[in-house]
Amino acid sequence: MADPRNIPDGAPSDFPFDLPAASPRPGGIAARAAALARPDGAGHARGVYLDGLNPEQRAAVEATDGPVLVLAGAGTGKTRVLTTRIAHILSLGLAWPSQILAVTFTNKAAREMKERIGAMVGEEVEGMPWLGTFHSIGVRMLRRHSELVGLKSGFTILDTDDQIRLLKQLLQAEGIDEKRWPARLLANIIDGWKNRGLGPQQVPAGEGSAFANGRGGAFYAAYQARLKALNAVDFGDLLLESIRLLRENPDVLAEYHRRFRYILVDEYQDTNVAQYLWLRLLAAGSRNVCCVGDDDQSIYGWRGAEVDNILRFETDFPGATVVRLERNYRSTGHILGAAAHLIAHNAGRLGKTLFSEGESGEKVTVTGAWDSQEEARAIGEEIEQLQRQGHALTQIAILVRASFQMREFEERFVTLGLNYRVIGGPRFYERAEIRDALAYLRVIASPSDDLAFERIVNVPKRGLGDAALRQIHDHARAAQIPLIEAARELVASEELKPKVRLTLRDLVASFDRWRGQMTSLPQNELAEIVLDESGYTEMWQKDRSADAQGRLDNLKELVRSMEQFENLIGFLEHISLVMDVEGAAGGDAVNIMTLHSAKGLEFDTVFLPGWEEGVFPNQRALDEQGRAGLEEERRLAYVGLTRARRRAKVFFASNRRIHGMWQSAVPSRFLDELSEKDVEVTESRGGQGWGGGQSGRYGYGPSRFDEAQTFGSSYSTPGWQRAQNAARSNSGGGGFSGGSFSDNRPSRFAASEKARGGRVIEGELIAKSTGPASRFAIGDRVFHQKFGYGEVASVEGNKLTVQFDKAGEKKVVDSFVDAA
DNA sequence: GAGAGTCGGCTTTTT
DNA sequence: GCCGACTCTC
Repeated sequence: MADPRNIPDGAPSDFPFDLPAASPRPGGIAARAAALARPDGAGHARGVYLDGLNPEQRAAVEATDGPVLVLAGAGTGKTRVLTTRIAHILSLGLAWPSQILAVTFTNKAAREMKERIGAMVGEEVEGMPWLGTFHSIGVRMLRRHSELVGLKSGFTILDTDDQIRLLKQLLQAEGIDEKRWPARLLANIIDGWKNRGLGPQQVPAGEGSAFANGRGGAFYAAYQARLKALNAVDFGDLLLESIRLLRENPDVLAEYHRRFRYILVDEYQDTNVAQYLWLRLLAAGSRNVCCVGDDDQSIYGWRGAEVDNILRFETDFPGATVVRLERNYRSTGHILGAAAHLIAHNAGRLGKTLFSEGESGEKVTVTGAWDSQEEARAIGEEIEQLQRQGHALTQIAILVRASFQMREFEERFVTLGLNYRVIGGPRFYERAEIRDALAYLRVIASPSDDLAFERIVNVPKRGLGDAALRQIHDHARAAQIPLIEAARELVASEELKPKVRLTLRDLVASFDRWRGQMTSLPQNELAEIVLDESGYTEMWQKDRSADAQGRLDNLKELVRSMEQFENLIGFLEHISLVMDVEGAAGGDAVNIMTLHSAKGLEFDTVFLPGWEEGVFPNQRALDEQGRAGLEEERRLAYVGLTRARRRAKVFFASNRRIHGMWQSAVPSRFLDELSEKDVEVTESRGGQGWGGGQSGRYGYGPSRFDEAQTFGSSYSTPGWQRAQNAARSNSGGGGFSGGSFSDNRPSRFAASEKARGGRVIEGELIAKSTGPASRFAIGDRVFHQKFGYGEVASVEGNKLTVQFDKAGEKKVVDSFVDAA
């Protein structure tokens, strides 16, 4: 092959793409990369970017021909390999920047990759138009060839919220009971099919009947038809329709084959079937596909990721080079040892053993606490101590399995006055006020966006309720026009009530006016005018609820963030794909986040609370996914441990409040899967030790919690507090101590019988004997205004469980019933 | 159409 | 125990 770059970008006949400025301008990325390769190039020796790579990394970078799988363990320099590989390809002149397809999962990863490549070869990275997320690249393809998949250019991208509202309408139209068959469930099922690359026609018959008595498949088809009618796609379609585009149009596929000389995929273990199919189609061209990933860090199976994709790579791409990166640059020896021992309990992995050349460092600590409050207290104290020793709070993270665990820490840190930052949670663009504001803008930008129109037609309340909306809907359906056009026609007619007619006339006129200003005003000024004139801002100003001010601030932030875009359309396109907003850096603060959102991050000190059966591994994962679920939970534990550079500190509590109920818990089996030589069992600094779990035996299974001790809601009564104080003061007797190592129970974290018995019984007795005594006793006949006559089945404080003659068993507060 | 009251659900999360 | 969705009433 001659110079592979002999098809210059922008050559009109060969590449019918609207190519960005990627031709070899003097300052372009390719020119800079090429300069790197020349001995005299800007002072760089040839291949200077290769310096400092270890032999495996270098092999992964230099294996440019054919399929390559890089198995990159945690902390082994995965991103560095990816970015260096791109720099290498560019500097050898193997491809232009626009001939490299580089895919990531998140916008954040794409951004980081751009920055790092930019730092390596020069600042200009716009030269890599095909570096992005699966979805953004899918959109790019679909926008170019929209007519080939039955869309008009300028189609809208619906997010989950829109998706569910659309499905709700479909279900309602068919008279489906939404209690039994929620739209959300259908959305999940459809997403599942799309994740697997299945269109409505390809859904296996049996599965299609899973929803609403055999109508799942039909609803899927109807939903897709609705999307087409709205000229819209959902996130799943971005891939599914791209696949269809490539499959049904060999000429288009051939063009992409010629274009993409090199394909790189990040986090390959997280790809789903659809992404895999898409990738295979594209990779069939050059066959130069390089996937980087770690099967041990696959934690997104529940949303369609197929670990199998990475496990099967060598079969899928015959002749693949496999490079293992096992040299860890992040964690100390003990942390790696503990993590490696844990993950070795998983079957079905490709098998890597991380090693480090650094020191072994501190052992991983395992600490038991009496309950989740004490767990938070102990962690708070350790953090304060680290802080006193001069450690930065930003280098400390608390990684939880589920977000309900966060609150305990937040409360504790507020009392301590310790700065913290919760990462994750509801994102900026998901907030109601932001979505409302965006809906206004969407209607302005594309009048046929019915979902957006519906969202704000009566927000703020302007008297256009259900009845009015139904009229508009009916007319729109009959005339086959968008809602806002239907509204316009109705206003011109005599159909509406006078008051409704006036309001609707004003609203339609407002939209016309705003649309007229779209070209003359910058989009942020327009947004401000729209929010003002529509009464939306005023609605929140009048609102006296606590978060109203926060919402107004968010709206301001939204308007401010619009400045940096070229126009309204550009802004809307951006936010439909990039639902995150640059996180405010904030000062020195402890990071609190879920294990899932911690993937890819690292901290000096990592606290891992809540290692209890049922919480972690999560009970539902076990119930629903069985062994596969357990293994994914274990990978999650592995991810958690390997986030730590110097200190990993695991905690478990014997009692935890879940859904408002106190439940005693068994220490997680994962604790016993940590290698003993790397672990140190410490006592909680709170001092009261822990009460232990049920049996200390490994009879794990779904029934484990059936006999779990549960306490009533009287936990905060003086009696309960006395019980806790009592527990605190006699920690010597029942507390956890190294002593339980010497008994020959299967688990070294199992409770001593003594500790367990004393605590639990005490708590139970006190909990039952306190609280406001009810006027009623078991067996009493009572009367309730709503439920009628019944018999008291149980009494918990002032709460009664009553077996009503007609209404069945209900829980009621005793002030609502009278003696019969 | 607003406000109060009731009921059910409740892992992880990106695009 | 808390939150959101829905219903009921005025």
